[in-house]
Parts: sequence; C-alpha cells; structure tokens
Amino acid sequence: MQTILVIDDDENLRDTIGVLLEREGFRAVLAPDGRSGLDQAILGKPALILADLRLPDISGVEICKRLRMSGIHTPIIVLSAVGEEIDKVLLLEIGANDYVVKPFGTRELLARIRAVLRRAPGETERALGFADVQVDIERRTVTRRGVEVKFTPAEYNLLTFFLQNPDRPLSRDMILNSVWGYESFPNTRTVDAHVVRLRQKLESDPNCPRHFITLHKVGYRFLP
Amino acid sequence: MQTILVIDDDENLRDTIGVLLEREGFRAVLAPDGRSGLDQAILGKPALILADLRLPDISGVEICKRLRMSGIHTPIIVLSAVGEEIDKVLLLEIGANDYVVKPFGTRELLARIRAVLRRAPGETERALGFADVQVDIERRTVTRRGVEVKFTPAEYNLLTFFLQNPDRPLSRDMILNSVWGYESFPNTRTVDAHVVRLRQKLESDPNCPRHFITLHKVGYRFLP
DNA sequence: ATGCCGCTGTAAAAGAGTTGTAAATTTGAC
DNA sequence: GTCAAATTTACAACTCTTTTACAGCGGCAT
Repeated sequence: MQTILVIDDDENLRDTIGVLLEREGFRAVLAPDGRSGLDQAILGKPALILADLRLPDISGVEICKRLRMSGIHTPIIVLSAVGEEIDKVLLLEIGANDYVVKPFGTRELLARIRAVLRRAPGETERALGFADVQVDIERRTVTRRGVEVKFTPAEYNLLTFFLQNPDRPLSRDMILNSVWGYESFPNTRTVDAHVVRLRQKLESDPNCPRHFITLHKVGYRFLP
Repeated sequence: MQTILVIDDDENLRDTIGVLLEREGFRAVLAPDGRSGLDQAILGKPALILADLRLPDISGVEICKRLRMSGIHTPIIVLSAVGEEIDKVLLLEIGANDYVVKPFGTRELLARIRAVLRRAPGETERALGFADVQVDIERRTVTRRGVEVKFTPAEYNLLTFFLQNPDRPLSRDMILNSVWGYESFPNTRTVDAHVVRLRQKLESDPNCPRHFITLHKVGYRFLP
C-alpha cells in the first residue's frame, strides 16, 4: 500500500483529501505545516507528497527545494489557490512534478496522483535487513540467521522505521510521531521500552548494543 | 522471443508497458480495446496477455471468459485500478492467472509476468491444497484425507482466498473487500467467525492452528 | 576524584484493546 | 413459513501496550 503525505494548513481540506485517499486504497499521512510536513517527507518515505503552496511556515516551493537538495526525489504535487501567482515553469524546474489549482475535483486530483505515480517507478523495497537480520516487508516477517523471530505490531513498526532511517539521530518525539502517529500520545518512555525489546531480540549482546544505539539526551540511532 | 499482448485503453500506460517489455526482451503487441485485443489474443498467439479490467467495449473479465470458453489457455494477468471493485477470487476462478492493481511498479509487474510465464505451460491451477487438504476449483469441493468436507459458500470463498494468498498478512478489511466484495459491509468480526469454522474443519488441532494463523492487531496469515 | 542529578535500562504490573467462540439474531432462498 | 447460512453479539481469555518503579549510568560542577 502506498503512502501519500498531505501538507496543508486548511484542516478541512486536509481531512477531506485524507478520507478520499484512504477510500482509494492509499495510506494518508497528514501534516498541518511545512515543518512537520518536511519531517514526515523525510522520515515517512511517502510515495507521493501533496503540498499546499501557501503554508504558515515553509512554503510548498521551499519544501520542494529542500527535499531535492537533500537528494530526495519523492514526487510532489503542489496545490495552489486560484489567483495565487504561480510561475508554473518555475514550479516544475524546482522539482515539483505537477500542480493542481484549488478548488479541484476529486477525480482530477486522483487522476493527477495516478499519473504522477505511474511515471515514477516506485522504489518499494520488499526486503530490508542488516547484519544477520532479514525483514520481509511483503510477508511481514523478521528472520535472524534464517530463524523467524516474532514481533508485535509496535515492535515491527519501530524496527522498520529504524531500518528506513539508518545512521540518522532520531529523537523520541520524532519516533513517536512517525511510528505511533499524531493521534496517540504515549509517554516517551514507551519508545525506550520497545527499543529494549528490539535489542533483546536482535542484538548479539543486548547489554552492549551495536545497532540500536542510545544517543544520550538525544534519542536513538540505528546503525546497520 | 515471447510475445506479450497488452490490452489497455490508456494510451500512455499502454506505451509505457510496451517500452518496458521490449526493454526486457519481450515482443509487445498493443491493443487499445477489448475487441482488437480479443482478435490479437486468438490470432497472435501471445505467450501472455495483460488486460485492463475496465475497457471501453469488452471488459477484462469478459475477455478471460471468452478465451477460456474457446479453449484458449493463454495466461492472463488482469490490471485493475485501485478502488475498482474486483472480486479477486472470481477473477481467478474465471481463468485469469493473476491480477495487478494500478498503479504498480515496473518491478512488480515484471515479477508477476515472469512468475506466470514460469508456471505456465498454461493451465490455471485447477487444484489447490495444503497438508492433507485438497480443493478442486472446478468441482468446488474440498476433501481432507480423501474425505469430502462440506463448506458453505462464504467459507469456501474465504478458503480459496487464503489458498491463493499464502504467507501474506491479510487484514480483515482486505479479506472483506476481496472475498465479500465492495458492495456488502459486514462487521469485521464476521471474518473471525468464518476463520473459526475453517479451523474447526481443517486444522488438526483447532485450538492451536498451524495453517490459519492469527496476526494480532493485523489480521490473518495462511501457511500451507 | 567525588557526589549529584537527571537520563536510560529493564522487569513487572496495570491497563487497553483484540480475538476465540458459542449462542442469538437476521437474512435470504425456496 | 421453513430452513440453512450469514452475521452480529456477548463475554471470557488473551495479547500487546503503556506505565511504573527502581537500579544503574553518564556527564558535570566542585
């Protein structure tokens, strides 16, 4: 299932698009501003991004620029309101893949989304791994030296999140937002508890972790 | 060199697939509608057919039916758009060999094509089974150690769906959509109730299922 | 070094939510 | 209407998640 990130400060529109996308079989991740949108764009690895041109903090154009400068080529469709001065050529040069002018029909939006996704051969990695651990995304299984290791949903989600963001320092809040979502608000210690279990199941020596590293006062970092 | 017939009314997609196939060493024959597709399927003797589910004149399902009725067993992969109402079980029973949901990655499509070509010297699998259980699709019967076991329609549909999707985690919603279709909206607990009955009829020890596995908070998985 | 304070590791308890399953109810075919 | 099938319901049993508590560790000022 493909994830689409929606960055728009209009809560109503955001939710409407979210519902629409889920109905069409996508997973929708919603962000109300450029800052959190950018985080999600990097951490959540969506298949596509819908970004409003005008946002309270970082504009859609700026989001494009920053992502492209970071070497992230996730397709982006920019949403702009009627009357907003947009230089379409500039937009495309900057790295946006398409733009849609509000108000738009759901059919049009979906058509654009599909067109963009079709052009971009999705790099849906089916297998991830490190050291003696293999994760089969398709089958949702984790094996270590060929032996299956059982993971609960939260553990599994955390594990794949780490695998998809190697080497990067990840704060507990970032992890909570990305893995648990913006709807639930558990204690940050919850992350620790789950990291412990990842270590117990996957580290050769859980007392001296070599992959799930603690960054004191910062968070964690995963090293393959 | 193997010929693959592509039947799709979306010119863009048709050409994209055409180019892709040629690059991978196949000969691609393109047809924009069901009528010409059917002609080509009969006359061109392709090794495999990719057919869109929704076509202006004759649907992909109808193409399957007509070819199979004519005694032509060319493998067919049906392409369907996300959100299109498809009964996957029906599709496979009708004689399609596989289905791919748009938008799809090129890697996925090629993998499916190769998989179908590999197992086909023709014939749709008419018999499915696991352990001591045999399912005869043609006769719609299930036998265990040679003894027939009675199944109600819903149970049978669920069983064949599991058999056709081994190893994969299947959420209750996916199961409902695929087996019950998009028209009816039963409670997700309905799935549980039917799984219980599959286990009672087919598991050696229904209390400790080895084939119809629960994935807590996720759904179910069938292991042959 | 030493001692302090806040951060982290961890097991275990508490809590929340999910699933198994039988029984009750509804649906649909004849 | 009758009957079988399908679906919903209800609740016990269970799993997973989160919190809690405390021990140990790390870094910092003295």
